[in-house]
Amino acid sequence: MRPTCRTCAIRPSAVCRALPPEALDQINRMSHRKHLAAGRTLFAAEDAAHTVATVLAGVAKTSVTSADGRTQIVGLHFPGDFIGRPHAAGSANTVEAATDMDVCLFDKGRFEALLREHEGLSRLLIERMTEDLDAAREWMFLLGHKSAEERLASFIALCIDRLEPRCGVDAADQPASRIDLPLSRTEIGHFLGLTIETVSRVLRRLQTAGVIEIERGRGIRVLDREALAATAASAAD
Amino acid sequence: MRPTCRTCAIRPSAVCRALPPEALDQINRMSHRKHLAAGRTLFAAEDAAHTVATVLAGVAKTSVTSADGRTQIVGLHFPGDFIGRPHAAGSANTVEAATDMDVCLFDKGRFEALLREHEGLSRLLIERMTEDLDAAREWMFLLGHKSAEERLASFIALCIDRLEPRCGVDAADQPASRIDLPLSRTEIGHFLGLTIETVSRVLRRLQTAGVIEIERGRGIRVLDREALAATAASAAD
DNA sequence: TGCGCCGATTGATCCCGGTCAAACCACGAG
DNA sequence: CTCGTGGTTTGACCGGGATCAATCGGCGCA
Repeated sequence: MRPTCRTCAIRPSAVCRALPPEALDQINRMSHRKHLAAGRTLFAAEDAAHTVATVLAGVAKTSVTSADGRTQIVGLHFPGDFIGRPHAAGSANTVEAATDMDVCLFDKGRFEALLREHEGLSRLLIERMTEDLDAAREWMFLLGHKSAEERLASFIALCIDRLEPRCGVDAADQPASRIDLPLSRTEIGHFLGLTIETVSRVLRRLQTAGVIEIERGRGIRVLDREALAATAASAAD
Repeated sequence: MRPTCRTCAIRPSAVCRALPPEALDQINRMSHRKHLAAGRTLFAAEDAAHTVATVLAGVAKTSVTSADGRTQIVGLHFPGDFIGRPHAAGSANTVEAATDMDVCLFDKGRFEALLREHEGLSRLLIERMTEDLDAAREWMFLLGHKSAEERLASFIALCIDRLEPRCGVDAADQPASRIDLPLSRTEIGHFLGLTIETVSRVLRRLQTAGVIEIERGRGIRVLDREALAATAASAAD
């Protein structure tokens, strides 16, 4: 059976939750799901101009690349996150799948119509954009002032926070948790403003310190949450 | 005569322009203007919780400071800009006047009511937040990858762009333009992720290169717009 | 089983910008 | 006029992370 908005697992955490139940069939008809393999482009340069999306599974990245090839990842998008620029033109930034992912796509014009009809959706979108802005600003602090070690710890803490399967219990004091990092070493470098070599070295250093354990590939296990948080801190918040 | 929304000079560039003329008296009654001396706090830590504002004149800065004293300026707010977090809690960031300034204050709850009544205001706010997010992301690129020289050039270009008095003509090919930088050397350092010493040295270097001319205090004159743009680039956009 | 490829790791060296320290320069108060 | 103060400039030195370069390791493929 084709999945619908009524059965959508991430709706409670997506902007769609602002829509009344009776509108679900309507938005179900105007949206469609799509699977993207890691590395595929979600929005190419200018054509965020006519689509918006919600992340169902996997992780996307938004990046800025300069004429001379330098790249900065300026945002990660986790399940439940909204991606798109309603009421705005497309930007030069590109959005790509960092991992294999599923997205739910809307025509931008129709989504804007929904915004007009449902004040609650506007409200929720504004909330989400405020969160995005806060995240961007926290990252500005990281890029402007944190050391390589603090950056890696912050990144891992972020990933744990957004990706670790929640088992109902407050996860703060679970002994160890493991996830797959959603980015390659190169991408981590692009996100943290570091080179791939530094990323590699610092991860090793954190492992030697007993804070994390690096598995083959992208797997990582956090052995000491407190030490990780302490390293990440410098209390950016 | 007390200035009113009807005669407000910056209304065409503020979010208020989304409101119909017949609502002007209403918002005039629910807003009030305030003068702030440079350095004064507009929103202290948590109490962006109950006020929002529009910048009438001068420049404000939003900054993040960590427990150990490191500071990052994460946003500048120029005349016409909107400041505040409707539909969201206050943040740990503080907003202060970088220069002497005038602001127009609204109670947050009342502003949220306006958002509910006027769909166009929501729309314009969303546009503004998109711009803020774009600006933050451009700055992330700057902080992550640009050299000290590129950073200073980008900053000066930004200030020129937002502060230079526009005389109707397209200013791109005016020979030289002068402005007062809205930030002290220390603040520039905090905005660019550099130390005050580096800021000073690089400004000197740009002057020696004939790109700018530094006046006493905060005054600065751009002698070669193209060279400035070229130095700033690395084409972050 | 061997080869080629690509990302990750590790090492050696370099350099930009940070750090420490010392003037310098108005400006205001006594 | 002198002193103090706060922001700025300049110099000497240092170090974290970039750069350059070599090696490794898993995986697909012949």
